[in-house]
Amino acid sequence: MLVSELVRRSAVPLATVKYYLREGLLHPGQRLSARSADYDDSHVRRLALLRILREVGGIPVGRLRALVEATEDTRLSVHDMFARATEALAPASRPAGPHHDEAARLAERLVTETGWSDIRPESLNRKNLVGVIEVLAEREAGVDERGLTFYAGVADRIGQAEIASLDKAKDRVDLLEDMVVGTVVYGELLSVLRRLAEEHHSAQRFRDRY
Amino acid sequence: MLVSELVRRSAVPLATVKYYLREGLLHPGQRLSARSADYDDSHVRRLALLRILREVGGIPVGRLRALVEATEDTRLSVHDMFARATEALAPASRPAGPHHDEAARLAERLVTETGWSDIRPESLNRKNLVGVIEVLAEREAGVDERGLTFYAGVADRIGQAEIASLDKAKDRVDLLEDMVVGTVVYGELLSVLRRLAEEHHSAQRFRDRY
DNA sequence: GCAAACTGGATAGTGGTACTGTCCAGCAAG
DNA sequence: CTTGCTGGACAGTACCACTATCCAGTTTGC
Repeated sequence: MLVSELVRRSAVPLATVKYYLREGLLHPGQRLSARSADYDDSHVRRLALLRILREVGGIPVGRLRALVEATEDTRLSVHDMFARATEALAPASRPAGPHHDEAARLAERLVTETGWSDIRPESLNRKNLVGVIEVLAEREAGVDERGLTFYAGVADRIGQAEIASLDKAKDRVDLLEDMVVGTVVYGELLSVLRRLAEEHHSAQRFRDRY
Repeated sequence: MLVSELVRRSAVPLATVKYYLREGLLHPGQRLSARSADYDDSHVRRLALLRILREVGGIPVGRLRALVEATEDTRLSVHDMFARATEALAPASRPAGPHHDEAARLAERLVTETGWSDIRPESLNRKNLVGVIEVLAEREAGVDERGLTFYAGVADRIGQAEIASLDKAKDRVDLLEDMVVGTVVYGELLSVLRRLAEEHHSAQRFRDRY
């Protein structure tokens, strides 16, 4: 199909398609001549994916490129590919502050206790964990370790269920796509549901208080 | 204290403090003369809060203002104040698409089933729930209702624990601050932990696959 | 056979957000 | 009485994600 068709089927504006092409988020189509190229279903699907990641996940274009590169590097094993993808979905880590060492110790202990033996030492998510715990440490001198354990337990159950739901039989690109969409849209689902739960329970608890 | 002192204690640049003052995120200090004003601890604390919400939560300045207004409207009951705060923390809702009605039905059923009787009908979070379910419906014709129920159950437990941990005895401003910081930083903690769990379990499951 | 529509590609412009910097006149302290 | 700092107004910057325009060269419909 030509661009016009791609634009029609994906409902993404031409200018945006061109932008994504320029940014390497979309392969150039198969050249038909100097002035036209052939795009296929993979482009339509990719575009749908990119729009979800941008609109629901708010993932910046630069990180989408990292994601695309992870998909395309066929030398990577599936779990290396996943690891790269998670990094791309995670926000940039914050600079270390005064409570860094304490936070790093707590994070380390939490990861070990929860049994997460397969997290790479250099994982960005690990750094981000330290960062968040640092913020907590700055506010409430003496971080509630039982609280951390509670969250880690819940997160573990969620992550396990999500990975288990991935269909092993698919090819690597489909697998990665399912994983990425899952992380992003179920992540958003979870936070919306969490806010709803907070709204409900705060009403229950504080209804009688002026 | 004078601005210079406020800047020193909060480590927020003067230009930014002035900007927040202009935007109504910070009250003007008590006037001492035409050219000086007195700021206090409440300004330092507010600044720390604003920085956390911006840097950890990425909440835009406009929504921070809505949050501040909720704190300051003393006519509001505590739970109305909370409801307003949650709205400010939630992202803007997406426009309705073709699967809107189906999604709305699913959302409605999910909220009822989970027992969230105290969610206001006009709650923004409710609209956002419909939006996320719509995205799911667009991708996978036939949304997995058991999956939704699983997430709602988990979210309910988290929300309940979070609200329960709020100390009823505090005054309304402190209460709101705890709630807001909790929502934002524990929200971030949860997503970091969830990504870590995914990283671990994906390694477990896909280690052997090239 | 030829004008209108469309193509890929290059490049410039837009709108939004969150600051950041500069300038000013007026106090206040040393 | 000068040096430094103040609140206030306002202009400027940096980044991001598009969006628009222009171009020269096809391709298509008549």
